[in-house]
Amino acid sequence: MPAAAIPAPPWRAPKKAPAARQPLSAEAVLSTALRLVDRDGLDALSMRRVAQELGTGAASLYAYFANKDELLEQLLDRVVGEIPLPRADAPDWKAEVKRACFASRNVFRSHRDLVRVARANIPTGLNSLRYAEALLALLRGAGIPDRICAWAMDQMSMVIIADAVEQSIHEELGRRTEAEPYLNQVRDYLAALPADEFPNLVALAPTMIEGSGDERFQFALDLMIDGLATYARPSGGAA
Amino acid sequence: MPAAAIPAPPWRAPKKAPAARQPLSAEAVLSTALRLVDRDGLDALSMRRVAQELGTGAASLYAYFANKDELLEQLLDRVVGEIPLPRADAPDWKAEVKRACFASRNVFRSHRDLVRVARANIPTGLNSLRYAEALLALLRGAGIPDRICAWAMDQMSMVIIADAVEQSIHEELGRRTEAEPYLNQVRDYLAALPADEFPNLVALAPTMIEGSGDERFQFALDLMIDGLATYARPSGGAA
DNA sequence: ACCTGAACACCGTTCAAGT
DNA sequence: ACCTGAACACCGTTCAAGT
Repeated sequence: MPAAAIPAPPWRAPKKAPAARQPLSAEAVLSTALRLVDRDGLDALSMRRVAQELGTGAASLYAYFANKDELLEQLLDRVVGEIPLPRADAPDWKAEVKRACFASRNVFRSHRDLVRVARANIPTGLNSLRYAEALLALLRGAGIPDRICAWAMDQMSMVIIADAVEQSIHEELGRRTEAEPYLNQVRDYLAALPADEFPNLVALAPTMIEGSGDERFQFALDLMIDGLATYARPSGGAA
Repeated sequence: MPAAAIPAPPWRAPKKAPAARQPLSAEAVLSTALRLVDRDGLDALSMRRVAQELGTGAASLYAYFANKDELLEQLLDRVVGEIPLPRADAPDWKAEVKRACFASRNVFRSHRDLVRVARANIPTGLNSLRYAEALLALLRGAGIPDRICAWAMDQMSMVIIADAVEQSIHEELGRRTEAEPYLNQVRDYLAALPADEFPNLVALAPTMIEGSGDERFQFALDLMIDGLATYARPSGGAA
């Protein structure tokens, strides 16, 4: 039995601070950044803080990422990789599209407000490309014309991201103010408007905040997918 | 004729720099801020720069705005005020909704990437409220149920803002790189992907960037409004 | 009472000087 | 050749000290 296998006695253990646990790599940087976002939110993510967490200076990160934007882009792609890919051979394409949309939303929601970095479409990360490829396969398999497929994919990601962003902002807002639930405040504000100038807003104040987030998202998806279905092959199923 | 009315001889005129032309007010701050955004984009807007433009220090702005976010919120509301209100008594509600959506998009587009600040819905500025009121009057007039009206209004602003944000990002990107048009680069990138792993993306590379922004926006709106129409009073016109 | 210069606690990014 | 401390040029916000 080699002596090296014997554990060092604990009382003489940590010679140095346990800072540099990982030898620094793009992977290590991304993991650390994601952990920080999950813990403190996107606004708290700075190059300096990520570096500090890794036991080095901010300048060292620029060996792996050209700038902060590139780091964020790759961070988002990493998260996109957590979304299960839709199956092109699903028996019911509409149900599969809807499932994929909900899955995407759930993944984005599980990483605080990171989704806010998803702005310009047509992302170029590997995971994003794989996802786009799978979705296109599903839509084309349903007999939807190419041009409509491309537009629909854009539309869908727009709706998903917008919904996730809105939700995340409400949550971050609610996290800061521990007073009344945010939506109740909105309702009360609208209800208190002068009824002669804003009759419809006052009348709809309770309705405006009604319906869980899921219901609203469902509504948006149905509007879009049902519209999409008019372009699909009549059968309604994949080949 | 009082002596004070005689203009000072020009050769002894400007004692001080002509900086403080306006006596500083929320209005003056907003005008200046909007001018800066229109000229240099949202990222170039800082409290310090706005103050400098007004010939004072950044601290002075905090007499009129609690913080930068509040300034941005009011700035956006000011721009929303430029959108013509939809008319509730329009003969064809679908056409009127579509016109309103295009008008909103055009106004947002005319102020660089300011639209990026429009994130959480349910804004509370006066102009935003007036717009929401007018849109609700139009939708309810079409016989659409209250709950659907509320959701649809959210959906519409989501689509408009997302489209304007995407467009503005492409434009800001194109402003920085004077190389090939951005969309052409995207197409070439997609076309160059390995065809065995990404057959659909490669096949659709030309289609993906096809269709002007207007066509795509039109498509998104039609999808939504046609879906909305299934909830409306069958007549299709306002009362 | 009002205004604001200077300070505070941060940023992203660069680069010369070290190893 | 690689890494990084320190510097640069900014931020938003606060507040004491002036008028």
